[in-house]
This record gives sequence, structure tokens and C-alpha cells, in this order.
Amino acid sequence: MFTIATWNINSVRLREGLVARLLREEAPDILCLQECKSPVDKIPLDQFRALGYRWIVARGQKGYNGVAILSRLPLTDAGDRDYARLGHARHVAARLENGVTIHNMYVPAGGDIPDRTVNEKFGQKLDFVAEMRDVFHADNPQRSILVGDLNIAPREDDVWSHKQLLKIVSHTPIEVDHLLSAQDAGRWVDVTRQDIPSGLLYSWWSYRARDWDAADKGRRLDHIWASPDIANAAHNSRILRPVRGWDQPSDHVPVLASFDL
DNA sequence: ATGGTCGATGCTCGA
Repeated sequence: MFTIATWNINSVRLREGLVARLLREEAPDILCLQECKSPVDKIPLDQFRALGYRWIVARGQKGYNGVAILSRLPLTDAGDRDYARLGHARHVAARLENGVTIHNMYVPAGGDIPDRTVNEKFGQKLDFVAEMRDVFHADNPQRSILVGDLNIAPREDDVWSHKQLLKIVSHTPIEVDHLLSAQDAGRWVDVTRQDIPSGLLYSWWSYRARDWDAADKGRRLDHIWASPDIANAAHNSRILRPVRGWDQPSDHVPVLASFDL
């Protein structure tokens, strides 16, 4: 059995202490981070290594994006893909000794206006997710786990108000269609919703609220998917809402799942 | 309809 966590950390250097706290308190076997906002050689790896996370696979760039996989189980670098040819560090994969492949993804946020004719970033987001669909269609994932900040909340109960968010980037019908097409192309199972089939679930709350907890205007942007051959091994999904209340928090909280493999 | 807050960078952009 192993546990995996995904967390958009919004600067791994600023929040090195929060990462260490999560590793100490939850001790996931694998932690996938997004928005590290750091070149790989400036990620503070020594503290993570000291906590037992000796295997690290990462892609980085200065100031923006960046993905990293910290693991206390041996794993090897399984490459990356430049989805939508953006030249951004938004994907990296790793392989465990049991043959399981882990994809760590950071889908573009997509800007404010949900119209690709006036907002290039929205088009890039759609293209990114469409390429995910094509890749998974061409080569159906097996013994694979996909985690990350997908920046789309697909279900009505993944947002605080379905109606009020229909024209808000992250919950527009075209984004949801794209995400579900990518999920379906790979026969991916949404592990979090397999474990927690109903009810409101959020993994992100904006910084721009006076009181994020009281307002509770969240969205489920962070996901854990599994290929169908291992999806029944998944259990014990959790979203760590209290982490949003830690000092100097990320606007995202960790999402976890366990796999009996 | 608007503005609200973060982080990295370097006096602005992306989220």
C-alpha cells in the first residue's frame, strides 16, 4: 500500500516549511507539487531529503509553473511532455518499482475571459486539455495515476455555485467538456469521486476573500485519477481543508488517496 | 459590475 498526495504549493521556496509540515504530519509516500515557481536547482531539497523523501523528479522554470514529485519510495524519471507547445514546466512523470506510472500535471489557469478569440490563455488551456485527450486516446494509460492542479471543477458539486460559475473560467461548459473528454479518452477514474461520490468538495479557495472559511466559495480544481486496471485499488481519499488555514497558506490544499498495490 | 489578494520579479504579470 502507498499513499499519494497532490498540492499546488504556489512557491515551494516560500512554503518550504509548509511542505515539511505536511510530510511530517501526513507522511504520504509520494507528494506531487505544482506551481513550484522555481528552477529545479533552487528547490530546497535538503529538508525534504532529511524527512526521508530521497527520490525527487522535477521540472522547473524561473518564476512560473514548475512541477515536482517527492517520494520516499524509489522512483525513476519517466519524462515529460510540452503540452500545447507552451514551453512551460507543467508535466513530469515518474515510475515506481512496481511499474506504476505517475503523471503530475499543472493545467494552465486560462485567464479571466472564457473566449479564445479575445483571450489567448483560454485557448491555450483548451489546447492543453485537448492534447491530453489525444495522448490518452492514442496510448491508453495502464497502471497509471494522474494527479495535479487541472484548474477545472467538472461537477456541479465541485463548486460553491454551479449557476454563478457557468461563465467563470474553471467551470465553463467547454472546459468541463474538454476535461471529461480527456478523462474518457484514457478511461481514467476520478478516484476522489469514486471514494466520495456526493456532496460539496473543494480543494481551492481564493485569496481574495475576507474570510475564506466563512464565505466558503471553493472549487475542486485538484484531482487524482487512476487508470481502470488499478482504480479498484484506490481508497481513503481525503482533501485537507484545514491546511488552507495554516500560516501563509497556499490557496490550494492537498488531495490524498491510498492505493493497495 | 466590480474589486478583492497573493508571489516572483524588478517597477508588471500570472493566478
